[in-house]
Amino acid sequence: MRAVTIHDVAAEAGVSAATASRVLSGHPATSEESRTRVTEAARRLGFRPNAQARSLRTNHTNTIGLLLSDVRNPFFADIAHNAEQHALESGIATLLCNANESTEQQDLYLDLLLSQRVAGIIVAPQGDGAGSLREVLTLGVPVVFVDRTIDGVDVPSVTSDNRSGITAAVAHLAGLGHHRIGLVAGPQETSTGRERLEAFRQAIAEHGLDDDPDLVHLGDFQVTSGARAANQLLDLAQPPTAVLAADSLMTFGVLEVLRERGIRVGSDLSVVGYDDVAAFRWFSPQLTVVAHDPARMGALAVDLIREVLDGRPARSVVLESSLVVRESTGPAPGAGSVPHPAGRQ
Amino acid sequence: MRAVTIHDVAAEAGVSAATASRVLSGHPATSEESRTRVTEAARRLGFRPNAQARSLRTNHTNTIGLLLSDVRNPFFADIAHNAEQHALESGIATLLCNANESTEQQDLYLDLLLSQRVAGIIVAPQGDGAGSLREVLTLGVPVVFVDRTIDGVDVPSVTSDNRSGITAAVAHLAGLGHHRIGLVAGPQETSTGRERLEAFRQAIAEHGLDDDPDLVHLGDFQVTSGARAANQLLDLAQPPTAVLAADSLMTFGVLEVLRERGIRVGSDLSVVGYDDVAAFRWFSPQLTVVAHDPARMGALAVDLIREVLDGRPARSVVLESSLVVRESTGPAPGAGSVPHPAGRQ
DNA sequence: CGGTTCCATGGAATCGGTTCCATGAACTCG
DNA sequence: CGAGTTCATGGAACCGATTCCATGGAACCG
Repeated sequence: MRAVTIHDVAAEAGVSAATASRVLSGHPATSEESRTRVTEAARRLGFRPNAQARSLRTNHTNTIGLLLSDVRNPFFADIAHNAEQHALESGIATLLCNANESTEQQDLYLDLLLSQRVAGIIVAPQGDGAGSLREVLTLGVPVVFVDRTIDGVDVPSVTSDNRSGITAAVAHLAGLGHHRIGLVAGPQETSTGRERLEAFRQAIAEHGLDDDPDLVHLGDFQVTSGARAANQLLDLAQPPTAVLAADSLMTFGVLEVLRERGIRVGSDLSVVGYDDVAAFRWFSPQLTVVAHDPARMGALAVDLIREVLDGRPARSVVLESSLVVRESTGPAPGAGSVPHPAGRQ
Repeated sequence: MRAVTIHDVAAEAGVSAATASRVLSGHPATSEESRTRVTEAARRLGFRPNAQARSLRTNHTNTIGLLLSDVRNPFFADIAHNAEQHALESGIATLLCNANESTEQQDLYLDLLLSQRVAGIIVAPQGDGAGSLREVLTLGVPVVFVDRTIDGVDVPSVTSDNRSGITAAVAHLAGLGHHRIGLVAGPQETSTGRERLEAFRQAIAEHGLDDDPDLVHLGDFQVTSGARAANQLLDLAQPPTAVLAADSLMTFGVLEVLRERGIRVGSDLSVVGYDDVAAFRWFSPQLTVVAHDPARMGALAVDLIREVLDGRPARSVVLESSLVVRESTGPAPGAGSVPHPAGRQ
């Protein structure tokens, strides 16, 4: 079963393949006559240009690679959906690649994307920029970092401001009288993990709160590490009165442990989650979270790729992140009367 | 910046392109000598075969299309992740396509996938099988349906048994003394929506429960339609004592309304959700759900595509679905003492 | 030692588009 | 009316891999 080629269309229209090609790709040097005949013939035969053949000749594809950690994480799912929809608007197809937080699999996928000669790669990078990633950059394939960056690697990126949200969260908790705040930090191999931890440490210092190293646990952005961290925090001789988690999955892990232990969120223990995942809004009590905007990140990443492809100067974007106060944060137990956080000063 | 071609490798190794190609694709007619020289040269130059050129010549690609409704739905995210990982194991790249429950966008994507000459298409189909879908099938591109099917379209598929879960759920609720069970049904344009509704009606009849038409609301598999349905059900003169929703997003919508209205899940109103989404387990009380296995569905869909590609006979798979009883279902209010559902019997 | 077989090899054709270049018809203008 | 210009057109080259086919050297056998 051979597919319809441009030669078939040309024959049907009674013109040469060259003319058929010109008509179908909108080249101006075509007569009204051939335009109608070719268009008609293409429609009749159901002609679909072979993307491989076209790419081979023109040396550019209508495909981009989207290399994320895991689409089962709602944060990345949001990025993926919006990137893909935005790409489709420009007729660009999206190759989905889940690296699963594994540098080996990231390299495997980068190789595959290079073989596919994708027009650009959007990646939430893993590791230190060694391996295939360095090679991709020297090859000149347009790359845009999304969510994360890598130190010393100069690539346009779309990230969230990882500091402001954490700073606001600590200020909010300090205002509620909390002195011992636990942090379930992200892996220090990622820029987001590092920046959020650093912002936390700085905010703790600024507010003069306990900076007990036992209050900080390094997780891996997965549910189980959040649960493990929560257990360790709660088992401390002096447990924290508030907990902050550095991504949505670890937040889920924390909440799971609190439920198992019968600890009431918001009153017994204040919790600040990360990412304004829809599921958090259905949680009871509704979660106070650090919110950012994965949907815009996905769309913007595609924009940046297209700008680089068009030869426009590369730019990076840092999106706002902010604290959304809901019901999971309350006054520190035993802290006495504290002014309402939303009250004056 | 020109990429390394097989001619560069051949020159570096001091052989012809033909020999280089044979070595690199494992053709037996090669000498030990050229094998080492070519392999070495390819490694030195960082040669990556151009997938376009290869596909053009061999007339088959290492790419499949994955055409789903929306990866932000955790059910589809699970399918997407597992399909993609399973495809990667065979060196197959996955094009992600979200149709957003729109037949037009599905057609748009099918056209794009045909242009890309994908080796196969995994699709959770929309609509009645008219439009591009019919054309794709006549063209002979391997297609596998996942999750949903289309009546009268004979295509291998991986689906869940939509009846058994619903049947078990109604039996469970009937055993708890519920007589008025509300259903938030899925759209009747989808096979899953139809089958789940039909199974519900049949189970209601078998158990002799109220089959008041007001107890069934048609939703669209989105959160807001679940919320709308819940409001309408609760506003009935005689509201149901239990509610069953036909997918996870509509389940979320129902839960949202119950929280707003201060209705306690499990005691005031029993709720059975659909899909064993992780978020349901972190919900309090833990949700009783109809569970099936999107992860296996994704992996199996890729297997079926590969079997068709290998010329093996097309087969379809129906996966089990089952009721997982947790805490969101309890005895019907005012139904008197009822034997515990897990008790002897 | 001559003829046959075996086998690695390179040249060239091929896949399906795009694009350079030469051609010839139509048209313009002095 | 002739020279110059414009413009649509088709032939052919090309992109980078694979593969058919012819070739020649080595091995083998009678």
